[in-house]
Amino acid sequence: MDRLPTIEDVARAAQVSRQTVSNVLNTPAIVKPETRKRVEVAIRKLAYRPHASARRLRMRKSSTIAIRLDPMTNGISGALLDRFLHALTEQADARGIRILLFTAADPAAEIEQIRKLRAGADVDAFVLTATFHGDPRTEWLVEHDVPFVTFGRPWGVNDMNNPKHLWVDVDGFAGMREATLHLIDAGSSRIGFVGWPSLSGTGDDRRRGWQAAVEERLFPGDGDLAALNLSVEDLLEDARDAVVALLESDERIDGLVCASDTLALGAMIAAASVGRSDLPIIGFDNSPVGQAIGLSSVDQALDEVARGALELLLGETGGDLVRRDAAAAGDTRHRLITPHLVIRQPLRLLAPDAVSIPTATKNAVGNHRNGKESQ
Amino acid sequence: MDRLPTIEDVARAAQVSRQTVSNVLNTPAIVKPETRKRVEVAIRKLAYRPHASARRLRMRKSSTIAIRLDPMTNGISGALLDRFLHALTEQADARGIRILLFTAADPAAEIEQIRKLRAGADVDAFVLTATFHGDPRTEWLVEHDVPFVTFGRPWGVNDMNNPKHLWVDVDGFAGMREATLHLIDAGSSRIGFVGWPSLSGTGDDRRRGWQAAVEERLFPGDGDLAALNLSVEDLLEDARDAVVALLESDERIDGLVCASDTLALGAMIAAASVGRSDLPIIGFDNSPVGQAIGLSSVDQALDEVARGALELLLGETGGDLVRRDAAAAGDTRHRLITPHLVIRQPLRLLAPDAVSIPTATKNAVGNHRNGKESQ
DNA sequence: ACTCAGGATTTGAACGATCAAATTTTTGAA
DNA sequence: TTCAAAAATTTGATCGTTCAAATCCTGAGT
Repeated sequence: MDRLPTIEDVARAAQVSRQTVSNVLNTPAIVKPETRKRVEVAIRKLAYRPHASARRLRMRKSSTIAIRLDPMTNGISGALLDRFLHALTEQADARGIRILLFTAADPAAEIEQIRKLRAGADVDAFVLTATFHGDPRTEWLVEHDVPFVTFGRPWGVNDMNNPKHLWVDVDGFAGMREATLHLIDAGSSRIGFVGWPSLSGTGDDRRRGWQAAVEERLFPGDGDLAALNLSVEDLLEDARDAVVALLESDERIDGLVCASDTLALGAMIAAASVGRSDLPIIGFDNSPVGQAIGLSSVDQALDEVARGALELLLGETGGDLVRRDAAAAGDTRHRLITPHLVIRQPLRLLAPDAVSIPTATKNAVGNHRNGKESQ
Repeated sequence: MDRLPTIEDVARAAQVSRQTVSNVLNTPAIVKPETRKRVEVAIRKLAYRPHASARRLRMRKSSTIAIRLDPMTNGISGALLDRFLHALTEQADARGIRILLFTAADPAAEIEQIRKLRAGADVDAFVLTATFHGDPRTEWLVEHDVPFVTFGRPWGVNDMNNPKHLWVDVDGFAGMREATLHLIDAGSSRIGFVGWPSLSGTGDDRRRGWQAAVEERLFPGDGDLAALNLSVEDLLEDARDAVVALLESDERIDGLVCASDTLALGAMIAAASVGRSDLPIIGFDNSPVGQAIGLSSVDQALDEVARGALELLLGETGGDLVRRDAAAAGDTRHRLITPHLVIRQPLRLLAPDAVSIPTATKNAVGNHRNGKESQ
């Protein structure tokens, strides 16, 4: 046999009709156990699997979700999408859903790609990442009634309550607050925050988490919060320079929390270069680089994000049916995932007054492969 | 109209038959220009796109290539697959091919996944990454006559000439040799190599590149090569410790080339910690982290790798037909891509005897966004 | 005017599955 | 034993496209 076996081949082999074979596969309950057995044997013997395209054509759904592969590798946290993709693919596989990739240089191109994929009935739904304020993509999708979910909440006030806009996001506020509280519990009493210019909703959210923890436990004086609050682009150098300046201007600082691992790494370098290698620093993203270098960080729990996204799109039960009407999608239209703090023993970039690393220090260095989570 | 337009709708709108519309799309040459115009207008007006599943069913091919998303984020170079995936998706899109993802914990599970995808006629061909010696996957694929291409050459001698095994790889030898020659041209005369234990073909290949350059230009003495040749796991810490030891035991070392950016970063830290921040170091992979930190590195030219992979699978012309018989796939069964050295101004981890970074140094720090390639 | 080649277009069948309805078999109670 | 209801199975139609063959034009040659 030079072609793949069809349902007809199985039917012949099991002495039943097409439909019975189909039933064994889709609604086994309604077929007599005896015949079912026979069919199952035939299926195994022929190594039969239903032809995906044929099934999709008949069912009028593709059981495929598309996601855009971000063109920019966001510096150090670049692997974020990578890990999310992995989690998404795994979760989707468990539900019999496939993940399809596409690329686009800008939002307009992405919309065009979505239109094409959609018109070709290639995919049922889309997962969008890196949403931003006034995102034209979500607008278009809602307008054209295309099922989608975003990783990242809509920051516009209007969109927030649009029942057609499903979203999953990580609770940056909670994550940063936990990180800050951890430092306070460990003895820090003057903690700085390194974040981004307040254009991004994500950055502001994380900043507020730091601020909340500081206010509820450290009772900062007038102007303290402003003095401890840095805003720089997500670049290693910028963070390093800003943190060097901060540490030199304020000797009492005994802890730093950062809006990203990139910033945190910059901060580590800065701390080391002003002789403060001991300064506790916590980042955000739990990036591979952070892991390699022993950086404590807030982990985004991407598998939970992925699961949440699929649940919103497909329903809790995991059926392979995409629900068009948001009303059927369960109670909520969104998920806010609480991230978890991962504490690590930092790898000292260098001991300030030792030319080589003393054995004692060396042994104290934690292995990045068993960073344990707090709480 | 609540359903997507079909070819029949277009036919009606253009006053022609199904088949004529089909011809306009697939073999426009055989349809009279006048009618063609009319059909094209109708297509545009209805925003029609052929139903992908229907077409695939009829054509008996899926125009889809699957690739496994690697479960392990390989430390710092993790984004490698990420970038390859992006390049692959872009190249595939240009040829009307879709990229499908799947995951698997181990080779056996991967084979099972491939079997399923294949049996469901879901995909036409596979791209394999991270091949290794005696890889059971390639064996299985060859055995079952499934079209595939590997990113990574087959290291077994037998497989090397198997005409069914198409592969693309990066010429690690050439890359490492170029990096070493670059250091020599810049004045280095005693260059160490930091690589992996010689189990991996890839690592050995890169090591030989260093060795070749050193032998042809620096005429090393007896035992020199062995003394300058480090082998450690691909871990920051291991690399750091090994390099610290090397630098302390041999003061004359004035350059390092490394088999990965992870190792190179470890080496940078080591160099800084023994007061040799100035030591020129070149890595391999051109990872985002390396970019952020100003690490010179050998770039794998992943878009060329992706293009090569698709060319081998689909033929140069870019038609959307997967050729089963390797004989038709052109002259060669493989591509060896020459990587390019990217030189950057390193970000000083810290100036050994300055507690803060002097302005002069600061200005000399290169911006990672415009690293320029050599040659 | 008539034929014939050739191009242009249309029609019927198929791809492999599921749905809806029809048919056959089994069950259970009168 | 009989018959209706329920369960199990089968048959015909359909999803939207392309292939293969049939049909319809068009214009040149006699």
